Amino acid sequence: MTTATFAPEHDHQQCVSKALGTAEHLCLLRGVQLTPIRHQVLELIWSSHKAVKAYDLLDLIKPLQQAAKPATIYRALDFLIEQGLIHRVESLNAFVGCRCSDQQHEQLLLICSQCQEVEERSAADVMKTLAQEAEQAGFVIHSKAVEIHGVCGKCASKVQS
Amino acid sequence: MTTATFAPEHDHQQCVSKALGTAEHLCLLRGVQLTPIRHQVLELIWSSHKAVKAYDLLDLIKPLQQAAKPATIYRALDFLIEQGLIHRVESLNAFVGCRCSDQQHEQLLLICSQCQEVEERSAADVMKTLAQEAEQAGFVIHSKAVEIHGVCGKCASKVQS
DNA sequence: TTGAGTGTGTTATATTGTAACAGTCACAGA
DNA sequence: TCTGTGACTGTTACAATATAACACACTCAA
Ligand SMILES: [Zn+2]
Ligand SMILES: [Zn+2]
Ligand SMILES: [Zn+2]
Ligand SMILES: [Zn+2]
Repeated sequence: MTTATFAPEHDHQQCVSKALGTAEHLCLLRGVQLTPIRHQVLELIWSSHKAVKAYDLLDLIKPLQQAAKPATIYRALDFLIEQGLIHRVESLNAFVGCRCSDQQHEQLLLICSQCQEVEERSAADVMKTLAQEAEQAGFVIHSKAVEIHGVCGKCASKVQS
Repeated sequence: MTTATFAPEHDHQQCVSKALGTAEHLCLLRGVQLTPIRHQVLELIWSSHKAVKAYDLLDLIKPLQQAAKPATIYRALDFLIEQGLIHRVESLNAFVGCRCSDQQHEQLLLICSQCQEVEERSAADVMKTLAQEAEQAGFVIHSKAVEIHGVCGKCASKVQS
C-alpha cells in the first residue's frame, strides 16, 4: 500500500484504519448496517486521498464482488454519503473519504490539479460568512458545496525544486 | 416570454437584453467571435434564471439549427464559459447565465430547490475568507465553485402564505 | 497561393447515473 | 409456526451527460 502520500510524512494506513474504525463505530451507534459491500467501497475510496470515480470503484471491487454492477456501487455510495462517511466532489463527479465524519459537517474541499488529492477543511469561518451571505439574500440553506481547485502546497514546492 | 420571474417585480426581458448586450460588447472588445450559434445558446440559457441542461439546450436549438448535435452545444458552452458569460453549475450538471460577466469574478451560486432559480452573488467577503483558508493550507487557488442549495426568499414566503 | 487558425458538421463512442423488478434474508407479530 | 414487512442485493435495461476524431469551409495574412 504505497500509493498515497498526503502529508510529507504520513502513515496512510493510519488514515484508513481510523476512517474504517470511525465508520464502524458510527454505524453501530446509529443502528445502520455497514455491510461488506459498503465496507469494501469505503475502504477502496480510502485507498488514497484522491477522489475516486464510481466506475473505477466498480472495476476495483469486481475481484471481491463478481456480481458488482453500477447499481451496486451507487447504492453503496448513497449510503456512505447519507451517513456522512464520504463526500461527493461535484466538480469531479467523484468521491472522497471524509476525515471528520463524527463531527458537525461543513466541508470545504481543496482539490489539487497536479496530484488529484483532496484536502478537507472544516473552515468554520468560511461557513459562517457564507451563512451570513445567504441570510442577506433571504435564502434558507440546505447544503453547501465549496470546492476549490488549484495546486496544493506539496505540489507547489515540488515545482519550485 | 412569460416564463421567468426572478425578483418579485422584474422585467426579465431587460435581463436578457442586458446580458446579450454585454456579451456582444465584451466579445468585440476581446476580438473573439460571438457567432450565431453561440449567441443563440447564450440567449436560450438566459430564457430564465434557472440552470439549463446541455441536452435541453440541444432540443431548444434544434428548430434554429437543424444540424445541431451534442458537440454543437458543448462547444458553444465551452466558449461561453471561457469568456465568463455563463457558469457551469457543478452540482446540477447545468449552466446558468452570468450577471456580472464584465466584473471580477468570484461567483457564489444560491440554488433554489423549489423554483430551480440560481442567484449569483459576488460575495467579496466570503471569497476573501476562502482565500485566507486556502493560503493557510499552502494552496494556490485556480478556481472556486461555491454552490449553496436551499430555498430562496421568494419560495420560502410562498410556502408560508 | 498556400498555410494556419478558427468554427462547424458528422459519426461514433465514452462516461456517469437510474429505473424497475425479482430474489434473499432476518425479524416481528399473529 | 406462519406470514408479512423492511432492508439489502442481483440483474437487466436504459437514460443522461460528455468527448474524440476527422472532414470541410472560410478568413486572413505571409
Ligand atoms: Zn492518508
Ligand atoms: Zn497536489
Ligand atoms: Zn431576469
Ligand atoms: Zn425559489
